[in-house]
Amino acid sequence: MAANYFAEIILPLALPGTFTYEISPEDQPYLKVGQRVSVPFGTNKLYTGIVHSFHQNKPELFKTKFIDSVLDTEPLITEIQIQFWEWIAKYYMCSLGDVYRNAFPTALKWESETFVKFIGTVAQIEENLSESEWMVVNALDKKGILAVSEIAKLVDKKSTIKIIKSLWEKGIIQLDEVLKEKYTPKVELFIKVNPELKSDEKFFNSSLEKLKNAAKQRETLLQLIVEESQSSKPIKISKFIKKFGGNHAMFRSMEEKGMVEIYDLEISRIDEIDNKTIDSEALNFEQNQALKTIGNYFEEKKTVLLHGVTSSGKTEVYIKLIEQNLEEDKTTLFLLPEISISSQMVQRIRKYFGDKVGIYHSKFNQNERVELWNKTLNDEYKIIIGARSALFLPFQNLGLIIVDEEQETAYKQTDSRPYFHARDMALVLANFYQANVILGSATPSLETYQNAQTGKYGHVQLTKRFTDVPLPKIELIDLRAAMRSKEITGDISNLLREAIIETIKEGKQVLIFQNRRGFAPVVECTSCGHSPFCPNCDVPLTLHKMSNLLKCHYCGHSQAKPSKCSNCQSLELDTKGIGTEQIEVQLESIFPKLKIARMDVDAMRRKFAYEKTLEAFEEREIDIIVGTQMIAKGLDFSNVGLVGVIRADSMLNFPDFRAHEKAFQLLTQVAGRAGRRNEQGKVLIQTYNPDHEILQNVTRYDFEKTAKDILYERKSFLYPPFLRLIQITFRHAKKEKVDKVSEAFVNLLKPNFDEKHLLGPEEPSISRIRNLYIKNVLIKIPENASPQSVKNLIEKGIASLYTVQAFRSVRIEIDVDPQ
DNA sequence: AGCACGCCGACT
DNA sequence: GTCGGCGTGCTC
Repeated sequence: MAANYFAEIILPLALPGTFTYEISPEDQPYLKVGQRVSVPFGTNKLYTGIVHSFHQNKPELFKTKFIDSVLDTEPLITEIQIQFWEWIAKYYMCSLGDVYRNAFPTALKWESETFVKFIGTVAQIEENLSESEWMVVNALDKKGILAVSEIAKLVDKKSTIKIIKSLWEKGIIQLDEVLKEKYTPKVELFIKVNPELKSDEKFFNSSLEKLKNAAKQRETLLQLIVEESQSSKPIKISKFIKKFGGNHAMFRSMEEKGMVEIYDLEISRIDEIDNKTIDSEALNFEQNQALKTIGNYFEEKKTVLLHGVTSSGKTEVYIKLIEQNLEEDKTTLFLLPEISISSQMVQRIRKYFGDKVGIYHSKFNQNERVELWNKTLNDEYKIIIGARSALFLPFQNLGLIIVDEEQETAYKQTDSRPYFHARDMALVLANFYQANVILGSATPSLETYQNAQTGKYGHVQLTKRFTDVPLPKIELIDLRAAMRSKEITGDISNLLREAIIETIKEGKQVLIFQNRRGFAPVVECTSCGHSPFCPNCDVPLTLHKMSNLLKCHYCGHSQAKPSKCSNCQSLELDTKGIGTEQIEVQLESIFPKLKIARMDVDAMRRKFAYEKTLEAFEEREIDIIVGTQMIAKGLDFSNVGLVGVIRADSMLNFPDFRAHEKAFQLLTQVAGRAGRRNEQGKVLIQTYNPDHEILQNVTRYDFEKTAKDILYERKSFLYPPFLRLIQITFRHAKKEKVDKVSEAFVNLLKPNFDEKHLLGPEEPSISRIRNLYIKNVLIKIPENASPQSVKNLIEKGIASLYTVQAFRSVRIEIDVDPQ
C-alpha cells in the first residue's frame, strides 16, 4: 500500500483552495478525510483545519510544513459535507475557508486567536491531567482567560490545540463567549403555594383571615392546595385560570402577600417532565389528497411547493411526511426562518416526535451546538429543526428537507460570507442525499411560484381553512381623503379609531402594525431643515427616546441629543418620521383608558419581555399591541378582532425590485393575524395610494393576480426569476479610489455584456458606511449565458484589476443572487 | 483576510 | 531619540 505523504487541509481563511501539509510517518496510518488537524501557519499562528484529501505530489512552488497533531480518531465531517462546502464556495464565489469558518462550530475550531476560560476551581478537578495540562490549568487559574497563542508559549507548540481540546472535553475550560448574547428560551409562568403556609398552621389561618373579604382569592388558595396535593406536576398559571377562573392580577396580589410564589420554567424542560408524545391527527380530505400528490411528485424526484393559505393545515401534512420518512429510518431537516424558531410550530413537532427532535439555533451557545453536531453525526436525532445554519450539520441519512415559509428573506445570509440562500442550498444538499424537498408557504416567493407554474416543481395547494371561518375582511383607508376632511388625529384616521373602539367594545383585542422600515424618528431643525448625520456613515442619526441619544444603526456611533441645531443654532428641533414608539404615544393620548403595549426589537430587549407581553396579551390584560414585523410572523393570537396598518406606502415605495412582492407577503401575513379562532376578523390598511394594484390585490387575497403582474414586470425589466443577478460591491476610505476601480471593472466587462445586463457603477442610497465609500455594479446573467462563464469573467476581471498595485486596497465583495 | 516587515511624520 | 501610521507582500 502506497503511503500518503501529503494532505490537503481546509483552513478558515479567505484564500482560495486548500493548503498542503506533510504527514509524519506515525500519523499516516490513522489520518482520514474529515478529521481535524492542528497545523502551523505563517510565522506563529495555529489553526484547526480539516483533512480534505491525500496525495504524494511534493509541491514545487513552496515548502510544506508538517501537520502538528491529529485531533480526532474519527472524522467529524462527512465526505458529502466536503462536497457540499465546495459546491457552495464555487456557486457563491468565496473560498472554501469562508464556508468552513461559517459551517463548523467555533468550539471545535480552536485557533491562535481563540480565548479560553477556566471554569470551576483547581480543587474540583478529579480527572488525571498530564503535566502540560496542569501547566495550562495553573496559568488559567492565575489569569482566568488566555488566548490560545499565549498558551502556545507555555507548552509544546505542536500539541497546544490537542491539550486545549482535551481540557475542553473534560469540562475544565470553556470557549470565552462573553460577547455572545444568551439565548432566552420560551418560558411559561407557574405557581406554587408558599411551602411555609402549608406547614405553619398559624400562617395558614392568618392568611385565610386576611382574605376574608376576598372570596375569590381565598377560594383560589384552597384550590391550589388541593391541586398540589393531587399531583406533583408544576401548576401552569394559564391552565389553572382556564380551569378555575381568576386572573393574573389576583395571583400577583397573592404573591405580594407572600402566600404563593410565581416562577417561570423553560418550555423545553417542561416537555421533558411531560414527556408523552401524542399520535398525529387524522387529515381532512384536502390534506389527504395533498399528501398523496406530494408522494407522487416525490416518486418523480420532484421538489414540491406546498402552497396553503393561513390555517389550512400545512403543519399536519408536514407531520405525516416526517412520519413517512421516519418509517424508512431516514432523517428529516426542518428549516424555519430564525424568527419562527420559538413559535408554536416547534412545540407541535416536539409534541409528536419527542426526543427524536434536535433544535439548532444561532443563539445556542457553543457547547450546545457541539452537542447537536455530535448527535447528528451519530444519527441520534431523526428530526432536526433549525434556522439556515442547520443546513451544515453532519447528516447521516437525510431523506427529507422541509423549508417552511420559504419566501422569507431571512433564509439569505447577508452578514458574512458565504452569502448563501438556505432554501436554494437545501435543494443542493437534498440532491447529494437523493432526499425529497418540500417548500411550504402561504405566499410563495416568485422564484418558487414560477418553478411550480412551469412544472419544474410539483405544485400542491391547500385552499380550505381548517375552521371554515372566512378570511378576515380587508379594507383600505384613504389617508389623502382623511387629511382633506381633517378626519385624522396624528397618524390615526377617524375610521381606524372608530374601528378600534368598536373592537374593544366587543371584548376583542387590536394589533397595530407599523413597518420598521418607516424608520424611527429623525431629528430635524424646523427653521433650516438640517438633520444631524453620522460622522462615519451617510445616514441621518436616529433618535432613541428612552436614552435621549442619537444613534447610527450602521456603525453604532451614538451621541447626546443636541439642544440646538448645529447648522443655524435654532432651538426649534423637531422629530420627523414615524416609528412604533410614536404610534404608541399617539394611541395612548387618543385612548388614555386602554392598555397599550409595544412589540419591536427595542421593547423586547429586556429578559422575558417577549414572553411576558405575549402572556399578558393572551390573558387580555393588554388591549392594543403596536408592533413591527415581529407581530406578523409566527404568532397565533386567538382574540384579535382588528388589525390596523398605519401606513402601507413606505413598503411599496422602497427602491428594490422585490418591494411589491414583499409588501404583498407582509400585508397578507399581518392580515392573517385577525380573527383566527371562530369569528371573521377585520383589517384596516391606511394608505395614500388606495388605488395601488398591490393593495387592491391584498384586499382580495389575490395571490395569483399579484404574481402574474409582478412576473410580467420582472420579465420586461430583466429580473429574477427570469435571470440571475450578481452584485459586486467596491469599498474604500477614499471616494476617488472606489470610483476609479469600479469604473475600471465595468470597462473590463463591457465587451461581454450589453448595457441592459451590466449596470453601474452606482452609488447606493447609503453611500458611505463606517467611513468606507461604496459603489455597486449589478450583473444580470443573460438567459443564454452559463452562470459559470459569467462568474469566470468576473473573477478574471478582478484578477486583472489586482495587477495594478494601487487598486489592491479596494475591497471587492461579490453577492450571488442578492436579495 | 491577517500579519510581519519596512519606511516616513509628531511626540515624551 | 522613539512610537506608530499604513503601503506591500506572503501565507502550504
